[in-house]
Amino acid sequence: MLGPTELRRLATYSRRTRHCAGETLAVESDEVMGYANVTSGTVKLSRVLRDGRQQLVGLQFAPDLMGRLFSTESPLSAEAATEVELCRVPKEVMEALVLSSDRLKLRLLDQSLKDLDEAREWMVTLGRKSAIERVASVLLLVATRMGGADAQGDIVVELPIGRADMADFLGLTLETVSRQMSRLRHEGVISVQGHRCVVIHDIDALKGRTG
Amino acid sequence: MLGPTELRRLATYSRRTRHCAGETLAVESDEVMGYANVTSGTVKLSRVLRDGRQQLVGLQFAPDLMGRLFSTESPLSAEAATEVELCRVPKEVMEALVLSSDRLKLRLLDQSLKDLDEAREWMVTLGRKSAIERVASVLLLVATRMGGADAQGDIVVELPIGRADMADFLGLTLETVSRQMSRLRHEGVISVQGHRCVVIHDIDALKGRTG
DNA sequence: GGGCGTCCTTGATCTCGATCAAACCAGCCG
DNA sequence: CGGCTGGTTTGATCGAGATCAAGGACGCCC
Repeated sequence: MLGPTELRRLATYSRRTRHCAGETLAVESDEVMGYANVTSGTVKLSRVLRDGRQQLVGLQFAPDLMGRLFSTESPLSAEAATEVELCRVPKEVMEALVLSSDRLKLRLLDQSLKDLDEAREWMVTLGRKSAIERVASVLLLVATRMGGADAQGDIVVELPIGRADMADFLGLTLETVSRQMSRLRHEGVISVQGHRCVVIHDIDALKGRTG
Repeated sequence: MLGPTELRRLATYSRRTRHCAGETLAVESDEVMGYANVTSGTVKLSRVLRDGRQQLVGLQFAPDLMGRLFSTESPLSAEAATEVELCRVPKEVMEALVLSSDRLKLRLLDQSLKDLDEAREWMVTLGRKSAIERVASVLLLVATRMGGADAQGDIVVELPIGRADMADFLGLTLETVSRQMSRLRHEGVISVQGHRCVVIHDIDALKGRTG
């Protein structure tokens, strides 16, 4: 992807860091965060209103690239949802590299376009879908990014976030999320093992439920 | 912004077009649309669910740049909200120019980052705000992009979209939008002249109502 | 393995916004 | 000017999801 010169500079200046679930990664201040590649785990991006209402605005899975060039006007915060491994690059290094590397510019453009598509997709979910459609939508999203098949051919996912975060992602309350999960369970679409682990028995039914 | 070579090529291949309110600009198929600079007027970007539910995912004002590089997975449609003037560039020309021009790459990155910020901002509105906060939020958005001051120092805006579109942008029904507009009117925050024209008397009160 | 804290589920009730229905108004054209 | 039409306002009722309140399950640590 990048040329040898860029790779060398990246290798020189980047640092791998490891963070446990719940740790704040403080993206909003570019100074602290710079840029980071998620190399394993899942990161939650969120915004909060003055009175404390919270909205998750994105989930970043490996190998997504996080961070913003040339300052950001919207104060996002980032938190490790699961145990996370990052490959961090200081802001100045990244900006210098970006200015000198075409590849990197395109990679960054590509990532931001992908994030934009996801954000707009989610706007439809938040603006127009019912509670059960929203819950089906997250499950499908997570299954798409993290799901693996088991012996029966069912899709198994370890949810990176709990019910409260699902609620904040979906614009619902955690009680409503829980109720809709139960509903999908009673319908036989999914089953749940120990709160965090979801087995999807009928992926097409789940897709049908996403609206 | 761009060098003389790029400007010449742009001038050669770009075409100015004019569209009346309601006209479909069909962005979803890159072939047809290519890229376009909005030089005057306002464009609505929307997505619809299979059953017809619709969500506006963005408004593009002059001088925003519209369009996507290297294909898009999410089917957006674009429609002229008001009378619109575009400066269109065919997809292949734009892509070739982008590959050869650093300036243009950065301009494109900048636009997509701006769009991303707006989309995420709007996710908070859709996920966590009450009806009146949402209505106050659009009014503020439109006033910020299009508003002008009158003799009394009030801000006057000609709304680019009607109640139905506001509802689709806000994830509400048009009746609810109308009721909240009336509420802001009775509170003396705004007044309305002939459906489309809004006068904002107390911009701070309006900001306070955005949540 | 048992106890405890946290997260999740389920139930009862309330509320905001949706839905259904009817007037109302602005702009337009004859 | 007056009637028509499409968009808007307002009213009455309904319902999905929020809120309030227990109860239950998981998992962790001793």
